[in-house]
Amino acid sequence: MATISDVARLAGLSVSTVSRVINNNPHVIPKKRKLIEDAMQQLGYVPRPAARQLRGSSTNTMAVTIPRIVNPFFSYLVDAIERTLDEAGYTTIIVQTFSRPEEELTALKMLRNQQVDGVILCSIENPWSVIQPYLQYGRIVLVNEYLADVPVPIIRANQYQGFYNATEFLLQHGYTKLAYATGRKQVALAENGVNFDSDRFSGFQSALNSIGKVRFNPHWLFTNAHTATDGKLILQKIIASPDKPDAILAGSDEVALGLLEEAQAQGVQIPAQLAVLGVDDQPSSSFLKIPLTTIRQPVDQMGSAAAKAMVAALQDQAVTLPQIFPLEIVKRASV
Amino acid sequence: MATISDVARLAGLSVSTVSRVINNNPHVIPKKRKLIEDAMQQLGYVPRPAARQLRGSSTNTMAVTIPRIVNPFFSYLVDAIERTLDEAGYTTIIVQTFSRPEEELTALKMLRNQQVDGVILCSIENPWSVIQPYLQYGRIVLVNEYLADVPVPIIRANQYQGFYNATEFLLQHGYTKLAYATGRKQVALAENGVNFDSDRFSGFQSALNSIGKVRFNPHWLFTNAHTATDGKLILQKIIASPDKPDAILAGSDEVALGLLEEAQAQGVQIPAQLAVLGVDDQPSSSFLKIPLTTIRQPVDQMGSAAAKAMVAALQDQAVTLPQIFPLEIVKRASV
DNA sequence: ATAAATTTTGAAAACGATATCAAATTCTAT
DNA sequence: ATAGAATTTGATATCGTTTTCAAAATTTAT
Repeated sequence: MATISDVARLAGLSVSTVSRVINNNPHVIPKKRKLIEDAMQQLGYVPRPAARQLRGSSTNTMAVTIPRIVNPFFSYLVDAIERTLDEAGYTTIIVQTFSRPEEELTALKMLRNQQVDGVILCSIENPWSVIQPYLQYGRIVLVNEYLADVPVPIIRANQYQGFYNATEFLLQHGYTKLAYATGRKQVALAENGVNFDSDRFSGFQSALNSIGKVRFNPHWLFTNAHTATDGKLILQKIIASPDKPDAILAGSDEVALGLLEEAQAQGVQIPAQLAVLGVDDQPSSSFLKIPLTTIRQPVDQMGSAAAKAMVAALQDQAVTLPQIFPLEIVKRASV
Repeated sequence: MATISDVARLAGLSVSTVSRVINNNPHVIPKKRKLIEDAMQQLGYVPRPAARQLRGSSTNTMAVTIPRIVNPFFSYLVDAIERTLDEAGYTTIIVQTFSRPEEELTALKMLRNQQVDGVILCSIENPWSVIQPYLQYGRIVLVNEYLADVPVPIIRANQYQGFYNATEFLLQHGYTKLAYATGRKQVALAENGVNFDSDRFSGFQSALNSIGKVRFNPHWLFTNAHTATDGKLILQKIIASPDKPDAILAGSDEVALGLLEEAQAQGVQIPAQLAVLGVDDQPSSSFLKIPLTTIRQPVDQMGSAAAKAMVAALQDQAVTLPQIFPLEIVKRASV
């Protein structure tokens, strides 16, 4: 492996000058610059990131945390983020947290260790009090989820309004016994402000109270629902219960798919016996046996906005204003 | 940030001894080891990867290259790889290549720069002659795709046999005018042995010749097909052409989905007018309006086997034997 | 008790880059 | 032509580890 000294020797100049060329410092005379560039070319020289990092310069690398890459919502989000960062000259590292706080810390530690210039959190697994201290080491941007009153750029969809509208939509269609599924372990208020899922959940509840004048039946809350298999299990539970809901907000198209499949297997009529509302609008959702009514999230826009906010944050000191995108109901046959 | 010297000072010992504790070298007396561990604890000390890398020790990090993370086949493959590597104590870096050779080189350069201990290639974008030199810097494992006669572990599915069987399956069902779609830019022999897509393609052609005694019509070859939108376009081309195929091997469930959707929009009967065969068996494929007949790939097994082969390669010198998994036809309604 | 062998420890030299600061060179003005 | 200013260059310290290699401490053998 060629090092900076090899280049310096071949070019007949000092490492300082070579370093200047690498970092395009203007104080190098064109003739010598050319000499050095040729030498770098000839040796196939590439600066070693470890050495630069150790010396404390920027890494041009960003970490992005997501719960699971196999969730299409997150794979599309990451894809949008990565494409935008790529244009700005940054490399992206994807960190799957599997919803574990420790794994989120792994990403944050990369910030502290100067392995990355910033981290984009697409889900939040730790209380803000543990995330906050890492702000001194670099930039943090929140996408998709959010916390109130934290001094970082936040890009998100209006989950409250979206779920309020979706609930209103269900109520208007005559459903009153609404079930609710979520990937969360529990639905509760976060330590420092309102978080993602309770945002969805409060939009849901608020519409239920103010429009439907109905109280939510806690037996119809299903947590920890991620996959189609989880959806199937939920449907089985619904069938087995004495007091059955007549509609369900499924939390994702994946879970909705399982619900739909199991409903067919069990002879449950959709939407007559149970209306199903997904979230995400995956490519296949329009072409299912029962085309899925779902809430579309503006994932490309959010991803790209998040990446841009990060790049902006890295360049100047100003914190980008919070950006909030609307959710849209895509009406099909499952409601 | 606490450094190794801070720990040494607090423990009243030298950095050498601290380093020995970090790397659990046996030559440290238990009492002092305890002293140092306490100091590390108290300062929240974590060694800086950049410094260790610079010094040339192993990184416990692996790069995995894939064309696009939004392709479910690859997101599941990466997921399986990452889970297995995680158990073995390795961190995974995902590199999207977008099928660009330069991006694949980015991953290979991480090997040379000692940013990673190995790279797992899930697709091959460069000729072996350019990949080969990087073998001197670390381990390389090939998954999903393969090259003949290269000295690295290869984990793959039997694409030739799978596509031979699938073609036989179509022929047995009475289809003779078979079209073929692929994500590749072209279908051709690779520089150094047979590659992935021509493997699929030769299985296809070989069955066509030996069983069907039919010649493939090159007008029915569709390249560069990745998304559902691409599938829709292909169906439109098929409709517009004078000599229409009666079946198509779609290359992926995503493309098949587009084919199916557009067929419905255009009033083309599936499978009566056109049989559609997907690849991947995505979760939603069984529940489409027209349940998709597809070729299932053992993605979890392959991912996990690849990760294990990499870990083994890193530990001893022996190259894992090539592993080849069978493809399975999942019969549903689109054929 | 002493010498030899063994174990445990520490000082200092890497690793490959960047940044400071002073020296050398070139340019400008008289 | 010469002093002074401005520009370009290079020597060297530094970042935080690991790894020699030799010194110090301990154990074992005589």
